[in-house]
Amino acid sequence: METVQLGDVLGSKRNGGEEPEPSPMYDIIELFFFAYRDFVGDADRLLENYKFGRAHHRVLHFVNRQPGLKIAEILAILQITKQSLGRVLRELLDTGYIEVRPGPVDRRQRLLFPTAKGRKLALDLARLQSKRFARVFEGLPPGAYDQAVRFLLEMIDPGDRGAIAERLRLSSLSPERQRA
Amino acid sequence: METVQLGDVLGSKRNGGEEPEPSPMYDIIELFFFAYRDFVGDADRLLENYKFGRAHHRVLHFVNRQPGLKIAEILAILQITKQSLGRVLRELLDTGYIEVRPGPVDRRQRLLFPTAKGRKLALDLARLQSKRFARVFEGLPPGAYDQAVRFLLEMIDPGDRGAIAERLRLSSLSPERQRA
DNA sequence: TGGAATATGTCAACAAGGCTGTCATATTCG
DNA sequence: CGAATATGACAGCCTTGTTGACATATTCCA
Repeated sequence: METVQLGDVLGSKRNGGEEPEPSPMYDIIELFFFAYRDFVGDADRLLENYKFGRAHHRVLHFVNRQPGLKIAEILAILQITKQSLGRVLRELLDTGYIEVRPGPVDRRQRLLFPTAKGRKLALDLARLQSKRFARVFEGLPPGAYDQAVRFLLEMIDPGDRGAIAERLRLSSLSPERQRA
Repeated sequence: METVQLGDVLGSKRNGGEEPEPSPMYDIIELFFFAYRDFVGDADRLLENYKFGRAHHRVLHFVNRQPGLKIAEILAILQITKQSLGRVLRELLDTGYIEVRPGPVDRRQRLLFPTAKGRKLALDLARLQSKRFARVFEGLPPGAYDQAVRFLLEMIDPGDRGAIAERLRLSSLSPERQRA
């Protein structure tokens, strides 16, 4: 007669000797959804005053972080098409938050720089989001920040993880070295 | 003479005896962005096969998690308008992933239930996202899961946090009790 | 030097998923 | 019975993503 195993829940079929499907991790799935929603909500509210959206924020953020970014580079970071970028970038250029200079070596390239105005807005946005994180880690034990960084890094697709860790100079936190 | 303090970087102005602005936490800001992008990317790819988008996913997910959810309740959870919900809900109804029954006590209400087909798709999606989390915590020390849950919970606006923790029966993980 | 490749811009059309505003219907409540 | 409530539906708009096609300037290579 069939015995139902302890881990065999949620309709996971008996699959010939393989491991039973573990139950979905509903808790952390939903927490991640709500946490991200509130995280971006902070910036959204500030951006309303400027009639900018999230797309503008993302472009301004990365240009501010890496002045001189090339079009191709920001397209790769944001994983959007040049047409999508074009619209928001034009608005950021027209309103004077970002400016363009031709590449010094390859003049086909257009390098993106934040203006003073752009740097200020980017900083205001980053500070706002930092406030949430600061409040979060005040409410958590010491070490929680490093643990969160490692958790988030692990959440990123392995293919992109190296490049992002490098951009952020987080290589010392790579999980291989961390687990020791 | 003025001495520049160690934390006084990034042009934070000296503001008459107040605390200096701490530097923005760029690392974790960007990691959160990339982590969420890859997290939802998993489900996005699966949903393409069904010609559904993220909005359908969210509705199906919460209806599956709380069968009998009322329209007003899912609007509150998702924080969208009934018009926005209407479109995707209609498609989920028409294609037979969700069904509606009148409220047993108040017949104006329409209670939402997943069909068998809906439960299967919701489960497939949740499993896919759980796989990412499972891989993440395999790469991290024991305890990382609980720490991540606490971190994400703290990221949520305090007003919503209680309700969400309760829905997830996470009250035992509330930070007050945790820090002991 | 001239043609191919590259970096970027632009125009058009479309789709998803938000929004507001307005009005209709059924039901419940006082 | 009339007001309040729960919901649906229509219309139109916005942001931000997409594809496809074509233009321009510049660089690279044979």
